[in-house]
Amino acid sequence: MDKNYQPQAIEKTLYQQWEEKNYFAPSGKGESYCVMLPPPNVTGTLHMGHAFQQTIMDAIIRFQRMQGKNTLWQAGTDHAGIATQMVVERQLEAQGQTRHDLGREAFIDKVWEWKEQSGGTITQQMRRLGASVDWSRERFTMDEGLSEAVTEIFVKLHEEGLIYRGKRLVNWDPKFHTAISDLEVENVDEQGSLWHFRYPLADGATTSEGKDYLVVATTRPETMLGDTMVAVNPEDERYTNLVGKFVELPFTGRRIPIVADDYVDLEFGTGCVKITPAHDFNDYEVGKRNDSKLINIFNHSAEVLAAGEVYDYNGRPIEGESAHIPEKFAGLDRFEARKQIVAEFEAQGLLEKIDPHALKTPRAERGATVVEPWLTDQWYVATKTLAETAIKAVEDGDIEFVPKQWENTYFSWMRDIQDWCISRQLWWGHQIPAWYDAEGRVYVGRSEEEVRAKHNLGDIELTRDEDVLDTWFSSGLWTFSTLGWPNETEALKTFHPTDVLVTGFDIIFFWIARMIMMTMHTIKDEDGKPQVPFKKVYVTGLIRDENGQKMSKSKGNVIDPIDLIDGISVDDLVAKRTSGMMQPKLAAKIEKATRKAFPEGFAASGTDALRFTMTAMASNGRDIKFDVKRLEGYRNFCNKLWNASRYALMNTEGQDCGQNGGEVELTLADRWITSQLQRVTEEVHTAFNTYRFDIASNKIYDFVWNEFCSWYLELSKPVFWDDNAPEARLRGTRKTLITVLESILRLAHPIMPFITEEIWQAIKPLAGKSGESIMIEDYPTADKALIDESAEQQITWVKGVIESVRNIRSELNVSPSKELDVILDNTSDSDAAILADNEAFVKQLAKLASIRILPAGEEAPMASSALVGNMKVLVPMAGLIDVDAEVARLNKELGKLEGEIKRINGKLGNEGFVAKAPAAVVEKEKAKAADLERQIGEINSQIARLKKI
RNA sequence: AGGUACGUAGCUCAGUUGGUUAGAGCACCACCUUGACAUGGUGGGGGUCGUUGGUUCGAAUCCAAUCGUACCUACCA
Repeated sequence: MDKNYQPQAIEKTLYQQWEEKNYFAPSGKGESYCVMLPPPNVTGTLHMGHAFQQTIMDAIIRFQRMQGKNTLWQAGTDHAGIATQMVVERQLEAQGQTRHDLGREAFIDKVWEWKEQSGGTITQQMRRLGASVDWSRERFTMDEGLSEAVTEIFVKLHEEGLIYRGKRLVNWDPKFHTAISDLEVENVDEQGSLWHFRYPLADGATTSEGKDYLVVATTRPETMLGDTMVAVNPEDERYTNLVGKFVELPFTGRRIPIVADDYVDLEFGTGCVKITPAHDFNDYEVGKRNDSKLINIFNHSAEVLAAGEVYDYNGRPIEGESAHIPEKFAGLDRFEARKQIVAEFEAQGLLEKIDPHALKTPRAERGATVVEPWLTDQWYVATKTLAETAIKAVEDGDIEFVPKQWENTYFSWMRDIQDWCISRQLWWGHQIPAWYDAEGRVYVGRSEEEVRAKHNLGDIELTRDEDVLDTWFSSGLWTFSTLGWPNETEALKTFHPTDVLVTGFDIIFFWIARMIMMTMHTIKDEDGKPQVPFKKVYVTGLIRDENGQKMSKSKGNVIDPIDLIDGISVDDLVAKRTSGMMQPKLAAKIEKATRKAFPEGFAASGTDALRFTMTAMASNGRDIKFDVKRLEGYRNFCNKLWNASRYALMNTEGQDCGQNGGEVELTLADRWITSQLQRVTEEVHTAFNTYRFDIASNKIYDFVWNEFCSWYLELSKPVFWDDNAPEARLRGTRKTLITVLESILRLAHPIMPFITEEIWQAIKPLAGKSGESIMIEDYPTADKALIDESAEQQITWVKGVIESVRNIRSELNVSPSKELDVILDNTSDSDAAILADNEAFVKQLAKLASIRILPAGEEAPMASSALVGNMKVLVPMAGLIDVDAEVARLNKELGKLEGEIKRINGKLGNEGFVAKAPAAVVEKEKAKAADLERQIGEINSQIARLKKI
């Protein structure tokens, strides 16, 4: 083994070996355990969130696999409809083409080309992370089997009346010309204006103040062309007399009614609201309640129509009716129309005022276009009944969220769920299996043939619906479609319901909730009970940058996990963060921030260190401010483990490690570390089983570094370096050293797969192991019989003596290389016995020339002293210790103890405490007080003695 | 506006059902190139647990209020 740990030298080859040997596939034996990978975007790249979640999934899967479960980690990718289509369209744009130039088929071919070209990136990156997914089962939402599942579900739900088509107001992206779901809309705080317009009253009516107009306020002046009424609150005395009367809607020649509706807030603005049912979700509802028509004034690019289209609330055009739009506005983009319309109001003296106004603008997540509520024909999933089952599953505990509080988020959304708009006006995706005849009648089926046959259509002309389904529709089927549904496969029987889903809270609605609904409706037990897609949902926090900001390309604060693994220079990092930016202006700022935060770039830390950092930070679903310092610390930990292993190897290789019989003598240290190993093993099990990966990591860290390395390895040295040590003792120490190390490796393997495998391969014969790989070895289990409390107590004594001497040495500036003679005073038989057994340990670790017990009758020399229990550890002062320094040291110690006793005496002096606290607690405090008093007494008399000199 | 988290050492974070001297890593100070490791060792300093009340014999922990931060949902004509 190399002197230093070099992850890059080991990781890639180990992964290849695992993959070649097919260790990732289910073993086919044992209880099944399944984790579904949330499918990343096929053309995407790995980001920190993936690294975090995949580390956790891999740790879970490896932990379960090593426990003999038949484990499947199902991998795959998602076609990411709009995102992928956008990328390809942008490429075309660069060549001066649009998708329409190519036509649908050729365009889709292009997308597939792009998928082939860049689709492998993320799966290759997952391999770098060590993800033990079964690649042989990798799926893609657009592949044949999954597409079949999508069609099947669509047809089934349609037959059941749970999928329907309707003309409704949807969130429309006027740039990409597609509907998007309300979840895909981001409401952004923006500064806008509130325009106050005068709408003249018709028929000579006047307000109570005698004005012949009403003032309405709006943030979207352009929509006035589609106004169908003005609403006031029924309680609003200012306007009661006007309800039922009309206003003359400017520019349009329309008279529109004044209606009363609770929706209107008396306090806000003027109390009069213009109602545009075809361009606002609230107005849509108000209009519906008040028998309004709908007037659409925009085309699909949100440009003003030549004449408004009039519909009824069934979505049918009203014969012969259209709404007048002045020619000067026709064809204008909505924002240009806004300017012109405001100008026109002003010109006609109808502009009352313009107030600045803070509002939330609905923007499409991608492209940031302002979303336009628009009246279109779309397909919907009726979610009410699906949601009821899905809610119950969580209420009944069939599905549990970790941490639990996310269940509230889930419930609050599910209990107020809206029908799900599933059609998208895109080309990339699953085309909707619906056909129309010349009269516009719709037929749904698995294929055109099936539709024709089923409805006896003969060979009349049919055209297929051009739209595709929302990507989340196909990912909503993920847990069962990937296992082979609609076929009744063995995999489906074995692995469904799956065990745990690991994902971010940001897709609870998008994905988790929909997956639960779709799955429970589709997959049933033999007795007809709906199957849940997974039993647990482990919700992770978000990985944020060093300032707690979300990482995003546009902010230039993204960290590529691969760069942490391989390292990157600051120049390359800056180049990466500033390339291909939407706003090149920001480049200088990003460069400055990057150079300040990471002046040296990132050192290569290796996958294991990164994974360890991820798990160590994974407490209770909290967001993680990623701290490179933490990563460095865990890289050092890897190095520590590496070097401890080198030490073990140096002392065992080619030697008898007691695996083949032979007498074995176990030292106190051997019994102690073995005992501690059982405890840590138990704790790690509990931590994994309760999804506390941070606890698991920290327990392993602490055991390896602070017990195994700091104490056990040091305690093994006196044995190995003792030329006179009996063979049985050497054999016992070698055996303990190597078996504890081997257990540590297995214990840590789910978190740090590479380093543990590399070391394990080097030491396995010494530990009597012959398996091919650590990843298919058994996970350690705790053996309670090996817990040795007596050894633990004795080690506490040994450590106590050693630490006392070290403290004296350091505080009194005695050189670490100076060998000391130490005397123990006031010893018990037990002290003497422990010393007799462990003298070599104490002498070695405290660097002593000698240690002896003060014989009865012998006067203790002047010495620096410390207490271990009742026993005094004396370091004689002759020639090396200065009295003032020792007095100072003792006073410091005294100060601590006095602070403590004061606190305890305060408690004990409190009648309430003595009377009401549990007796055991009171006793404990009393015992503590007595012990402290004794120590204080000892120290005081020691100080008095010193002062006499 | 409603909701959910969070606020603990200079920094990043732990702290189970109220009872330990409130912990870890990094950073800091001093000493140490000892035969696994300077990506190291030894010793040490550092926190009135956001604030204010309350419940309790006892509060980082429970309750209320308050300030601050983040996110979510809804609304904003």
